Amino acid sequence: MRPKKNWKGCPVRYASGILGDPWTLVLLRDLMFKDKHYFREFLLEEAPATNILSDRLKSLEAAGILCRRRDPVRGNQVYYALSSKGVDLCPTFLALIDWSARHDAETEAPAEFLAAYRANPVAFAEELARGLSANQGAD
Amino acid sequence: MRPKKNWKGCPVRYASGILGDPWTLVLLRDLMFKDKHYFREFLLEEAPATNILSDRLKSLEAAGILCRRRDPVRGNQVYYALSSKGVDLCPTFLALIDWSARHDAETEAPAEFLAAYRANPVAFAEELARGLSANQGAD
DNA sequence: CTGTATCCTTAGGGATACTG
DNA sequence: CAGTATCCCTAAGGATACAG
Repeated sequence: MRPKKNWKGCPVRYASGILGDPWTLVLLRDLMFKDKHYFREFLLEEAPATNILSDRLKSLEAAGILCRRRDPVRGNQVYYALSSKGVDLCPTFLALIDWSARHDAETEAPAEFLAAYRANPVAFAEELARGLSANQGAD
Repeated sequence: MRPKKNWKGCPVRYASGILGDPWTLVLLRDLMFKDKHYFREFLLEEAPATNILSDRLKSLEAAGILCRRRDPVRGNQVYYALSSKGVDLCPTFLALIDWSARHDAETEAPAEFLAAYRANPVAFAEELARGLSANQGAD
């Protein structure tokens, strides 16, 4: 079937309101691939100012992409993790990474990573998602 | 293989500089799914001001995502089309659309479209890409 | 038709000090 | 540690007029 053109409410509009922001993309990347979960961790590299970080975390939480909860062990720490809606963005980000690796010389992604993804994108995304979902429950 | 974490220069950074902008996403959507190719067409709906449109078109061309050339028939018209690098963004956008359709109630995407995509994402993306590449040569 | 050029205004970002 | 509050400032966007 050929993709349809000109359908009403083409969904990129919704996504553009959320993902159409550089810091948001970087944050999601950190959550998805760099195993970052704490406010201070997001500030380590490629970091926005604290107010900006705070704002983006709120937006992502409001959009249902992020879960925010207190660390049960250390009560004054807050733990951020992708919600299932956020985990569902894995295929999108993997496709984006694949694209970047192919077209941007500066980009460095491990060859095995790319090879495994390209061999079976769907299975690879599902495995990544499984790992992230398991992570949700951890402290 | 489990995806690696913390690799150097995680590629989302490159992409965020280009795609981390709402208007850019909307423009690419128009090129990819709405068959728009002329300046005036991009101004029809969900349109930025002309200077913004001009700026984004230039950025996308500079990034090698867009080809710009004079319409051979009507010389004063300019024809925009995705380059092969732009066409390569198909899998990313399809994944994004799939995600939006699943998580945003406002989003309306034809059921057959989604079903066909989900049945075989890779083949579907390739077919879409073929159609867009064919379009490149047309006037 | 395809853009520039200009003006204006505001939202948003960086830095930093400070609070629960 | 996890933010909020403030200040400052610039970059970016909308509107519109106009040029090639």
